Amino acid sequence: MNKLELLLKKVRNRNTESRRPHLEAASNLGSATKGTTPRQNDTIVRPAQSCAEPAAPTEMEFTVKYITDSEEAAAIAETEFDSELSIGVDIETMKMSQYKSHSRAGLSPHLSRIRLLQACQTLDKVYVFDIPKTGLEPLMPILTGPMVAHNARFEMSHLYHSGIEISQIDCTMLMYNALRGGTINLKDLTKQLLDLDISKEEQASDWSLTELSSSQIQYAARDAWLVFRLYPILKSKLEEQQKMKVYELLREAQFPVMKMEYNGCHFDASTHWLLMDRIKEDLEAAKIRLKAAVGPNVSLTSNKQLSDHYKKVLDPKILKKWPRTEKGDDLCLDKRAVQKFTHVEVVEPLVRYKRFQTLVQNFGSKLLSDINPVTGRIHPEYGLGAAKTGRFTCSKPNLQQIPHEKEFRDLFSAPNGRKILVADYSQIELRVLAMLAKELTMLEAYRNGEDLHRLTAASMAGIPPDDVSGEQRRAAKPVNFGIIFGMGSQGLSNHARDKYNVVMTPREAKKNIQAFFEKYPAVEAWGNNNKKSAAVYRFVETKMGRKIRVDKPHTQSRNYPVQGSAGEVMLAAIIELDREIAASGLDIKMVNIIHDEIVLEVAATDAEQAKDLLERAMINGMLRVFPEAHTTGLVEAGVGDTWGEAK
DNA sequence: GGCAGCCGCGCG
DNA sequence: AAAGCGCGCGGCTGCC
Repeated sequence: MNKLELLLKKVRNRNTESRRPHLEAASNLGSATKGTTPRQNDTIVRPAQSCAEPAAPTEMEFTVKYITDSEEAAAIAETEFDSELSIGVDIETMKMSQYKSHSRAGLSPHLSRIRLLQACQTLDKVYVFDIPKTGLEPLMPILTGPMVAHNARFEMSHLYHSGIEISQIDCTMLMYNALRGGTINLKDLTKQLLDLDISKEEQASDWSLTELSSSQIQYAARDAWLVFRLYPILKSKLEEQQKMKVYELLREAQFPVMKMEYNGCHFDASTHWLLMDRIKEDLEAAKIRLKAAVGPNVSLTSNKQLSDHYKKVLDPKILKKWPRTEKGDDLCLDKRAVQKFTHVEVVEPLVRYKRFQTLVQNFGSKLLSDINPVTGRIHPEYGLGAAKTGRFTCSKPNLQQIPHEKEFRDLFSAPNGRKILVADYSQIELRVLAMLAKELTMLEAYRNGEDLHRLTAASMAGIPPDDVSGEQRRAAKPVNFGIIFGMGSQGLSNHARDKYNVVMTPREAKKNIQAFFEKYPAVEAWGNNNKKSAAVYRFVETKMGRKIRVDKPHTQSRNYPVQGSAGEVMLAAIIELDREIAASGLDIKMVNIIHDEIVLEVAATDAEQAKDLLERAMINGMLRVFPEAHTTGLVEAGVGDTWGEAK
């Protein structure tokens, strides 16, 4: 036993006596009763006295120890923390001066420096380390032990940038997500669980000041204290409500997701310029034609003005048939409505104009502005489990909505000497539906590696699967997917036309839905059962036990379990993938996740091995969530120099 | 000038 | 009789 272990043991004994966090805090999370009324003096925050003797911990009362000396930091890190008890951690970052005005300064690790690291393991005391002065090395005893933070991926990424890999850390935001879905900030979580009102005013203050104010230091300390206080409350709720499996998926996914954000996507900016020049020419031409049609006084980007204009000039017979917007009585000018009236001369130019306008607006210079000045790459933010169903979200920019056109996806290319590797799950939602509903005919088809669209087409047409034509198979796709959404006949008819270019009258759609349910009766029974139960309990559950609130029982009770469970498969896949990458020693970086698709950037020489590894990881991800899954034809992978090529 | 709701559209 | 799921984001519009 070395010196450090001895010291830790000593501290541990001391800590176990009387310094356990108290767990009696009032909470309305998961409680059947309404929240209690706020007490009068909850908001009192006493100023910290750095040398006061700790009193019995009460609401938000703790001392703050601010450390600027590296030897003192090392001594504290070694002696004052128990390596077996989770430490509440938080960091404050400062903008690097040369990127001060960049919108991501202070947030992106590449544009920031860690200023403070706060650590709390007893309710009476918080340590605040001034990192530029102490360095991070003295804090290794803290950083190698169990930690918890709010939105811990932030801490993870900045420490990673400083050369410290923290692959496991608890996150109070994700704990909340596993219980209730969505995201929550520390202020709201504190209000919900502790019924305390806190101010986040100092969050955006200048953390690069040589002398930080006592208010800044107090603020920083408080967040670590809160996290330490919230953690045991959330943990017991997760255990009580049996949400650990969902939470563990989220927790384990943090490290791979953080690295994906940190790596970013390579982006071919010069090709982007050429592409946009071309599209802008098309847009200008379309603009001239539309202007000629509607006159110079109508703003082409204003649907309100276009609607008013068309109302004035169009034949009343046409106007009567024209669909209206949801609220208000404007003409609906979405793609479907406009395409219905392309035979009208003044309407026709609108289709092309809208398309080019969208491309320029959403995928033009905006995309260039998202290139990180340090890495030259695009680093979006992913919301882990952030969609209501538990799927990923992606923002700043949203790389999950890049247009399909190859020319756009080709912009996401591999740097020299590297390759892009793409794999997606084939029909994952249909497979998940089959397993959740235990629909034996569907499961049998997947077991035999059969084509489910063909099978559905056969029962729709009342013929043997071998006789199904390409046309008939195409018509079956929207039926299969429509079922997942709980579509009605009108909806299916529209969907078939818009997304698959398939003509299906509502009457035919109705027949097709009936044929589907005759062929796969367990799906119908499962759907009805979900609807009934959701109408009573107002929630549904995914395979791993995520509970999701349902507002519209007919559609959502069918769709949420499917979409949510498929999301869990993706989480399991990236966890497995990260493990296998580490074990293989290959040069593989994850660069994008699009719901059922993973994009990697790999060393060219590793591409073929990486492809096998990726397929294996995705299959194992599926098996972690659905051990009973049939995996024939489950994953389709490809290699190329760009995202567009690899697909 | 900031904010929220609406509309519309890209993706799965 | 009704019943198309989940996102992020941009421009417009009306309101404070």
